[in-house]
Amino acid sequence: MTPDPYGVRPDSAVRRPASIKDVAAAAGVSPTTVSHVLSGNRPVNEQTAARVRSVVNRLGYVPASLARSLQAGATSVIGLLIPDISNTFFAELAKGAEDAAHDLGYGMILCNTEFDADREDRYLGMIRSRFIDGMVYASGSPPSRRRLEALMGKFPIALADEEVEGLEGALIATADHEAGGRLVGEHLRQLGHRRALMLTGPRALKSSVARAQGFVRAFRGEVVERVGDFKEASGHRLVARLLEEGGLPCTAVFAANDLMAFGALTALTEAGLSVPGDVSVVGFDDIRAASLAHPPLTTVHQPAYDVGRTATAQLLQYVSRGEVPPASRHTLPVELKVRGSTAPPAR
Amino acid sequence: MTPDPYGVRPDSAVRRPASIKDVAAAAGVSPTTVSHVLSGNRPVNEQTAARVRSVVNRLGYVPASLARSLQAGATSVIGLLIPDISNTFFAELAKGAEDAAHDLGYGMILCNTEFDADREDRYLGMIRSRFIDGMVYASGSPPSRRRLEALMGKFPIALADEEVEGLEGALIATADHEAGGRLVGEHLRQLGHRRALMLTGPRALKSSVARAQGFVRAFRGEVVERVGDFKEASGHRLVARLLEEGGLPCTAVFAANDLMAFGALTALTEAGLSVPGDVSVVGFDDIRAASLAHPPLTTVHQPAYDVGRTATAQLLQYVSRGEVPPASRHTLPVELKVRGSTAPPAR
DNA sequence: TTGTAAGCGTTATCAC
DNA sequence: GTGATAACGCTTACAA
Repeated sequence: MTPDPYGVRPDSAVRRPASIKDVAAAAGVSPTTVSHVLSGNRPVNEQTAARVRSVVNRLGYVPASLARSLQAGATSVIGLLIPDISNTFFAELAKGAEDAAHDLGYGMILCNTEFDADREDRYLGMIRSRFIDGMVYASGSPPSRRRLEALMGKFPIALADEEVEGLEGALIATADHEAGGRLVGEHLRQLGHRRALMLTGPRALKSSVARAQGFVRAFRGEVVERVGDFKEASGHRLVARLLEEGGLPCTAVFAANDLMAFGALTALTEAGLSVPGDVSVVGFDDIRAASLAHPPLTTVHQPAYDVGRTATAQLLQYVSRGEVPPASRHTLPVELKVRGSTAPPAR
Repeated sequence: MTPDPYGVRPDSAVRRPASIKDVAAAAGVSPTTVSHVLSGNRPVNEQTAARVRSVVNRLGYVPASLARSLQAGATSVIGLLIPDISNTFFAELAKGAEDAAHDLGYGMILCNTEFDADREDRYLGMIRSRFIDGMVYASGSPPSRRRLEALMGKFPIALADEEVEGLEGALIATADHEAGGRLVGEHLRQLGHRRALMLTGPRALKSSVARAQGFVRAFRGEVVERVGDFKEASGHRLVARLLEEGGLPCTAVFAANDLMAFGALTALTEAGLSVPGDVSVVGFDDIRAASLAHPPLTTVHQPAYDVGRTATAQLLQYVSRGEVPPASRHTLPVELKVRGSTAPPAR
């Protein structure tokens, strides 16, 4: 077999995938023309174009997006940084983000941090090394402000779900946590409750504080607060402890998320109390299990999908023009889902 | 201000991020040396190295990973193709995949298809355009064999969770669906059940068929089969129809996934039947809601995380060496979780 | 110990 | 309507 001076063989015996040069050589045109046939960026003689296309098919040529990106100075890929994709809230958020990215022809790298700072650092590094064009940041915990500070304003970042203290000048999409708390307060008040136990999330989270504030404001009754950590176990522990210490000081429990509400529910049931007969319970988030539980949980529906979608769409609006997004806030409405876990207080 | 012949300014007024040339010029060395200082690929004089490092810091230089990838011929990014990230099964699988990718320094693009063929095509295109080094494929529905065929064997792909008919020569990690069905069959038989209703998934899915086969084989009683689609509504519909048509022909229901089991549960409750008093119900998957439901659902725990992790780790083992993975099967063990929805049949 | 130059595979600019 | 050539920003022979 004679050597192949151009490194091009027509059959599939070639290991290296065909490049634009291979196509050009085989079609007897320049790489420039091949490029334009494929991109339509300038008119090409129909005969030439047809010939090029046929070679493209024969060689199975697909442009290397890497080279394209290098030339373009952008990758059409963004990152989504979240703490835990197996948490349904973040999964919904991710779905919204992915949809928005897909709509604009962007890919999305899943940056699951497991609350690990090193891991978060590594992923944020992708933006510095310009492998991604931007980042949707939903850390879900009091975020590492220092790390973000270095990036925001210089790189395209959008905050989703959770604000970052001290980073007011940001693009952010979040649910209306305060209104959610208020809806619960009004609901319980209307049912006739006057004394409630509020299980909050970590104090460092603005969303957590907002939920509690909205609730206290609208409930206008006596509220005992206990600080949890958004995990089922903490809801269980806090309620169980109060029961041991001489009974619940209230007729209703508002947990700042569904997981803690489930923990509370279990603790109450274990103590022989019935829900909502003896105590009403309300959650926040409306995760899938909420409607499936027994009794079905009254809770605040968070538009997780929309939060992800909005943050991403906003981010891309600027990224696609090569701009760093300005400060801008999008507060999304929440909805109270009244189910079986709330009722008027026992007399 | 005098013009800057190298296009380099020490302050942050420069728009364009610093390149390796900028660093080299500012440090008075060649780009080669800068490269080697950073990569450690060849010894560099300590003084020179220190000078380079200081310039790197001052300019905030971060190597463009794009250029690096182009040169290396690989991106250190893979794709994970799934139908629906908001489904907890795939979210868990994604978590496992992400963990495995992260461990080996790979990034992962989330390819959420929503069962949409065009979307799947677009994402598979990333592998042809070599933007990703490989793909973990978990389509969750009878996959588009023709599309995959064109890729498998030529590109690095691993199948997760679901086999693809006709593509036996693949790298695949899957749960032991057949054993899961068997465990349920044995469990119900031991409880004393002799007549069961089996709600299967789509016939085209091998996993679905395997679950049913395992069950029928181990149950050794009378089994009525109805075909569903893995959605809650179909479980509800199938059971409700049988109830209307004159009652259930059985004392136990085995649904091929938890969602359908919940649908069945609801239909039974609506008809005034108690679970497990009148009818036992078993699911498959062990999604989060399973243990939270009332009654807690007896179900088969699928190692979704491990499926994702295993498939990805296997894929990367070959990808990282630039090889296309060989045919190889990894069957992961499942576990029966006996909860409150099963009991001996009423006499 | 260091530098020069040739790639990697595109697209943009400019010229014909 | 088409083509040379120079970028994009890096790594790596090959040379000194």
